[in-house]
Amino acid sequence: MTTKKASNASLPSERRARLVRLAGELFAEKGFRATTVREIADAAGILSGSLYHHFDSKESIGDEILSGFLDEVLTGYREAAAGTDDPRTTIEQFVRSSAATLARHRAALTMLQNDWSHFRAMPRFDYLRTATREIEHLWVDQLERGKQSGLFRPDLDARLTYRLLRDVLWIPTRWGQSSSNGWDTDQIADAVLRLIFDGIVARDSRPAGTSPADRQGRARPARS
Amino acid sequence: MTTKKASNASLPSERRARLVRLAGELFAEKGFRATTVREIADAAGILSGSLYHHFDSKESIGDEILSGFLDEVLTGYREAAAGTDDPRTTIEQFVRSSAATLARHRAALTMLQNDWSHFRAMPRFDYLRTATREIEHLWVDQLERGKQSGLFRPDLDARLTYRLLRDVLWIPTRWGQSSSNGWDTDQIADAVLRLIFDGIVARDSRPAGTSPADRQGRARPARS
Amino acid sequence: MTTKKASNASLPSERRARLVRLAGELFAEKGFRATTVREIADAAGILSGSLYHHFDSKESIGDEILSGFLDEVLTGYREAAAGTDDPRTTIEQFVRSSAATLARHRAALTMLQNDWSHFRAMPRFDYLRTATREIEHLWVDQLERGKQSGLFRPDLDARLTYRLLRDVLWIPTRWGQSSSNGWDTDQIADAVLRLIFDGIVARDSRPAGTSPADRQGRARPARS
Amino acid sequence: MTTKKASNASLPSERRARLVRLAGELFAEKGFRATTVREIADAAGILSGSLYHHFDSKESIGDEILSGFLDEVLTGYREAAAGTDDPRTTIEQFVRSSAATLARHRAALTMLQNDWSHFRAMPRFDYLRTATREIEHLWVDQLERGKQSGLFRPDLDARLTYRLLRDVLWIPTRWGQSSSNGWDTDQIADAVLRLIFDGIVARDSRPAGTSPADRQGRARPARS
DNA sequence: AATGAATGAGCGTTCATTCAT
DNA sequence: AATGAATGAACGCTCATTCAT
Repeated sequence: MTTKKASNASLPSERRARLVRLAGELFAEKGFRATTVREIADAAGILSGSLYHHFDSKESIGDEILSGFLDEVLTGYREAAAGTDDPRTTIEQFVRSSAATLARHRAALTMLQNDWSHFRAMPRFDYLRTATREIEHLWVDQLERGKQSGLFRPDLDARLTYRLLRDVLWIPTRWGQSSSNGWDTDQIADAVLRLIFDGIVARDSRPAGTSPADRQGRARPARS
Repeated sequence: MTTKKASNASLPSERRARLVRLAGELFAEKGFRATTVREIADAAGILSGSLYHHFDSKESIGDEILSGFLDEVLTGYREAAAGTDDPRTTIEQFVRSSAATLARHRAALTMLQNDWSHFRAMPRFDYLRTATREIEHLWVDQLERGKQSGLFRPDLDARLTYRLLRDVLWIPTRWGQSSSNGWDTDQIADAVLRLIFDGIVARDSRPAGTSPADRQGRARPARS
Repeated sequence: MTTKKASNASLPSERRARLVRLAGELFAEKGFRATTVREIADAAGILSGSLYHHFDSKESIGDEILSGFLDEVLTGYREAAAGTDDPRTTIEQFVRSSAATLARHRAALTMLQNDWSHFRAMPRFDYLRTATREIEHLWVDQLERGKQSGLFRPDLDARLTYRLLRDVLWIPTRWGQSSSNGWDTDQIADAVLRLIFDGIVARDSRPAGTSPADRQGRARPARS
Repeated sequence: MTTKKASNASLPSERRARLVRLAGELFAEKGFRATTVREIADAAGILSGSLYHHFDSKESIGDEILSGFLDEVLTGYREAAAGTDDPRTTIEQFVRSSAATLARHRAALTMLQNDWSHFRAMPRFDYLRTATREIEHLWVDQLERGKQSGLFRPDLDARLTYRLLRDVLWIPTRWGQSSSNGWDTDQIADAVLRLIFDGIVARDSRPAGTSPADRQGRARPARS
């Protein structure tokens, strides 16, 4: 992954960083393919040809965004996995780490979902598969250990569950489109955690405070 | 939804139906915008211009796919809501109905997720918003009733939960990309139901057999 | 010109005549190139491919219309020229004959004006030049004779005047587009004759009744 | 006319102006619809796509040509109408002004005649109707005043006459197709004026010098 | 006589990219 | 760093025409 980018990457000249950010916002909204370089240039107030002083192609902007995202996700996950032996704690850390990273990398997520078939066909983006495979392994490992320790239901299909959880995590990030939807990052992480740990069914015997999502009700009591 | 079919849609001459199916497969894989009419024609073994004997535009193929999907989803939901007073049963029906419909309409799902910004801008597709609003209302209604009856956790944010559940349901459908991923429609519905009702945490006090997801372990005991 | 048309012309089977008429109406409105065979077929209530049972090409419909028109015009002019020695009478006959013919052949006129560059390039339509040359010769001949006899102004440029008169004659035909414009064939012929013979300036010394256009004022006294 | 220029029209960078001129020549020859953007590009020695660096559509080239023409015509007519109270002088100015303008805007004329049905259907070109209505009003007004003052024949149908005159004026412009037809702008204006004022009939009682067309027969030495 | 399906060339347009200035 | 002009391939679509049924 750690793709060390082209010659002109050496000077992360603020201008360049701004362009990546601008492009990212557009990619997040409409996807990579559906965003034209002209739209990016328009957003930056320059002509489309001028973009090529900063990047050698539209693809390399995508590359930068995707590799930056995956680097950060993996770093967060590795730390979470190394920090404790308790699967539940680790998974909770996965979720919180993801929620934070995703909020800053909405573009990468949209690209992964919308344009996967596009990137997958290109050798340049082989690292996408490498990285997603490592991520899957980290999750599945925790789920299996949770099953063995009796924490998780023994009938859980670890890979199926991982896929479900990963995508569940991604969901709220996509909602950012309609910016003012009323939920912030923490609320969403809580709701997701509560959902995946305990489901939506009420349960009187649930030990109070064990679930981090208990905060949900307090944080925004007026909602419901 | 008021499915607005193109004039020549009245006679679904098998050839035409085949073209819609073929187009749908491509849309499901790469999205609507990213699929070219030449690709669709190639898949059918004809020239791109020949498509226009059957459809008046690429858009109208998309229209047909999307409206067909939403019609079916809504029909299923309305029946589920009318069939019983028990929110849990209704929601379970929502899930099973969705799983079945989605399996037959993967293209619509991809289009809704990948190309939403494209369709939203077009008056022709106004029904997308109408329909999704009704769907949301049906779900939120059941969730609220479940909360009031004590079935669901009182701290549940019904709209947030609906959004989460809807997208959770959509998740496995998207996996179809790598066709042989080993889970069938029932297994997925079960896993999803179990997840959203009970979460992933083991619980000894859980009454055996109440959850339909109990079948998961039996159906594919060799997996893990 | 008298182009004897293709094999299937042998049976002027009313169906065929109807198609030519229908096509003519469309050509008259929008020109030849701008009218599609599909539009013609639609007007006839059949599919576009079915037209080719009656004509071997769109061009041959145009051919039929144009040659029919020119045949009729030339016949009328030859008769007018042969009927009298008086240039003024002959020219008046040219005008009256043209007005009648043009009213029945609006399509040909539009095609000659709109699509001339299209037909001129095709050997098949060489007769257009032959015919227009003969027509020009007939007019110029009368104008020259009128000059010599002192009837017309001696400073008249016969060819320039012919061109002007020919096109003046064509003008009202083109107005047919907005069908109900309130002037009928006779009125128009009268107005044109009055214009070209006497101009628009009032003249007290003008012998009453010499101009055929005297009828104009009587026919529609309420207009002015 | 409220000329609605495209965004990039603000800088008429010589290249752009050259393209409009080139396109105009083609439109004048074959009409707007019948001219392809590839032909325009070929004439300019560039690729068809490159045109879109300068214009956002073929239509907007047409818009520019048409609105430019109508602006100029109206300006000339308004000046002519404001300059004198004598209808004959005004109409003579109309004719001379038109002849000059038309010579520089042959494309517009061809488009108005060949592609009227095309433009009329488009809201963007609503100004065509507004402008032609004003032009008609300006002419009819002069004709009516000429009738009342006894200058023009009392039986003249002003609207019918206007239509005739307008189209008569347009006629010679269309001949430009075969560029070397031997008459220049002034000759044509004179011939037209002489025709519309006095007709083609010789008349001894005609007051010498009243008609500007008197110059036609002579060598035209005094052309100022 | 007509249909229904298709062809193949060409249309107006878009887009990532290049490059002299 | 950026512009302005251009490229070349591809796009969605149209159209006259063909042909088996």
